[in-house]
Amino acid sequence: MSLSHAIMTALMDRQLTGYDLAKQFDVSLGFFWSASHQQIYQQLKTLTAASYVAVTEVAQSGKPDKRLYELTESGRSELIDWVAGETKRKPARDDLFVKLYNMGVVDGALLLKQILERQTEHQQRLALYQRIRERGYQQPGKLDQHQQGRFLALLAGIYQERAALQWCDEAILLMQSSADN
Amino acid sequence: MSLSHAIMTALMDRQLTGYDLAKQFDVSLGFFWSASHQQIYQQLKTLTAASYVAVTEVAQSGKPDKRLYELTESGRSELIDWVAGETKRKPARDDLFVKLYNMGVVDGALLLKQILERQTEHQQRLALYQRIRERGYQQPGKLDQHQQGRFLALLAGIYQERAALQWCDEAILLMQSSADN
DNA sequence: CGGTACATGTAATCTGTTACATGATTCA
DNA sequence: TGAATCATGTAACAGATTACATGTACCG
Repeated sequence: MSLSHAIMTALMDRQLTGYDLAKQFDVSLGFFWSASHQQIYQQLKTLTAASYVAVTEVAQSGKPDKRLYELTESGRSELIDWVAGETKRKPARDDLFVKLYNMGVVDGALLLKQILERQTEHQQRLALYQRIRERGYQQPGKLDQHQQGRFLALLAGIYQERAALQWCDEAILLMQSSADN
Repeated sequence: MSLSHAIMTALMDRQLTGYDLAKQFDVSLGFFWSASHQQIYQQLKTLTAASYVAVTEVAQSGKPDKRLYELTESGRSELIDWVAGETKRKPARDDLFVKLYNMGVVDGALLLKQILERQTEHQQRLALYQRIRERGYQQPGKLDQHQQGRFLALLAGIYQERAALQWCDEAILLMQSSADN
């Protein structure tokens, strides 16, 4: 039940509609936990049934009516228990690494191409993270605790992307040098 | 259908039983894609039905009979198509980062404790990867293509763990310094 | 006598993805 | 007129986790 906790986390700050959540919950939380709108609407139903969230229907003119969700007291305490509980680390499960095991059977150029694509993605993502950092998170020592948490998540993203880019560089170098032979 | 491709990848090299696969497919592939024995047996059934793998029942004395799986020609070509196809990157989905967003609401010490536990896990994992590297993958330029792929996967693991450890250091520093105030 | 290794499964449930479905308003 | 934004859903299927279930042989 972890998407539900991500949703509840987003609802800690403010009330949101399913639509808002679907567009990445919150600009930054979405980087670490995304989900499709279908899944979010289903979870919201489950969470409502469990009374962890409450809905208010809001009629709008010119736009479709919407359902605003907010965290209940029991949702809040459930969330706090979850945060306090153990965190299991699960394997990353990246197709690309599985594909690498097939090098030698499959044309190396095919994999090189995919690594080059990956490299571009990581560069873009890193640039985005760094823009966010510059805008709101200089001087991490002066942030309040709530913002510090967000900063640390962002920092983890930055380190991950940097590591991925380093790896891409090395992989490309090695693959190109052996293709030359 | 990606666990099935991981299974097929392991079967590229040699025939295996479900039991073998369950204990990490192959010492190293398991680091990047693990699965429980239940899931593996189910997938093997599906793969057999699709004729991507073939079974041979092997009677054993003293041990339970076993079923040896091997990749068929059509499985092999399916796998090759998959490798050549696009690789989508999916969000990492790590609970810990979602939990960080609740800093300030939840006692910071709780999260610090979890980060310290993570740090130990990453240290152990990194040490393991480095042992593997020293044993079989010095001089990456001299490896054949097949082994180069494995080396690159391992290297990705090493970079990931290093990045995670760097992050842990920074996070611990920041959290301890603000707890002191 | 108890634990570990070997060996294979079913069933229930939960999570996630893909496809399908609708409908108004605003902007170019 | 057509695309984008706002807004919410159902249904089918695929993938993953947890619980339940069985049985031998070997080592200490």
